[in-house]
Amino acid sequence: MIKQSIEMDQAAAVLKLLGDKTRLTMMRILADHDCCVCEFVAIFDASQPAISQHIRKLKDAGMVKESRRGQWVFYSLNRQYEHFEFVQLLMDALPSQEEKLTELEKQGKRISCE
Amino acid sequence: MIKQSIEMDQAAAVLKLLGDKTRLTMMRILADHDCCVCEFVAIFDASQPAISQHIRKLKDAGMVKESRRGQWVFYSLNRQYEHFEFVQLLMDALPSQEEKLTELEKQGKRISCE
DNA sequence: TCATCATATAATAATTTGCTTATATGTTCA
DNA sequence: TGAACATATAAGCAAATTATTATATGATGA
Repeated sequence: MIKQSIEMDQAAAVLKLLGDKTRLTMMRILADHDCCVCEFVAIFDASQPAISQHIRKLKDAGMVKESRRGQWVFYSLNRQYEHFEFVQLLMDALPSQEEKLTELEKQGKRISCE
Repeated sequence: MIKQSIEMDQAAAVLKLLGDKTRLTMMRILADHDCCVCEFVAIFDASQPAISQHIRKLKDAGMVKESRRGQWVFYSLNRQYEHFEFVQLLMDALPSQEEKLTELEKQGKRISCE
């Protein structure tokens, strides 16, 4: 298994971006499902602009991709991201955030985006 | 292999600390060798207080241990650190910083601490 | 086309970070 | 003991970060 190497400054930049609970959790959720902005807003109980700005940082770095579906904008992991392998390694070390989504569903908020 | 789980907020805190090139490189170096402050100062070409402050953050978090040897203070990874396994995983994904030390040696600066 | 919903962006304010300079602490050795 | 060396700490400042509020953009559907 050849591990693609990452330079220290790039690794530090990745970790800096992920060194925020909201962004880290977003990435962990996206590792399992695409998600739209309004779901993140509900999950994190944060303001819509705050969420939007977190997502933008992830997008600017190339970690996530966006796709509009009608009114909604969905985000997903960008598996072509230069350091995807490194990110993946991290995600694998973190607990699934499945309950966050099931809880949303219980509250009937999941369907707001489907 | 039972992977010890880490909570998201704790993981984010770890990544935040390591999301700095200087601190991340320090940790990667320490993964291979104990190191003293003056060596870090030479390696990073940074001021002594700046280095000292970075180390303190790592120490406050419990990631590194210090041990005084005469005039010098050496630092090493704290393998009892609660999230050592997580840190180790990261370090394994990063390139060795061996050349930083061999370069020091070439400059005759390594011995300043022995 | 207009009202509504979902999202992005801009401006600003509060907080945090990381450096610098100055100084304190602790050790060694003449 | 005092000078020199290694390191830590404190204070102050500039830059970066993150949230808030207000507003713009873009899509939908009556």
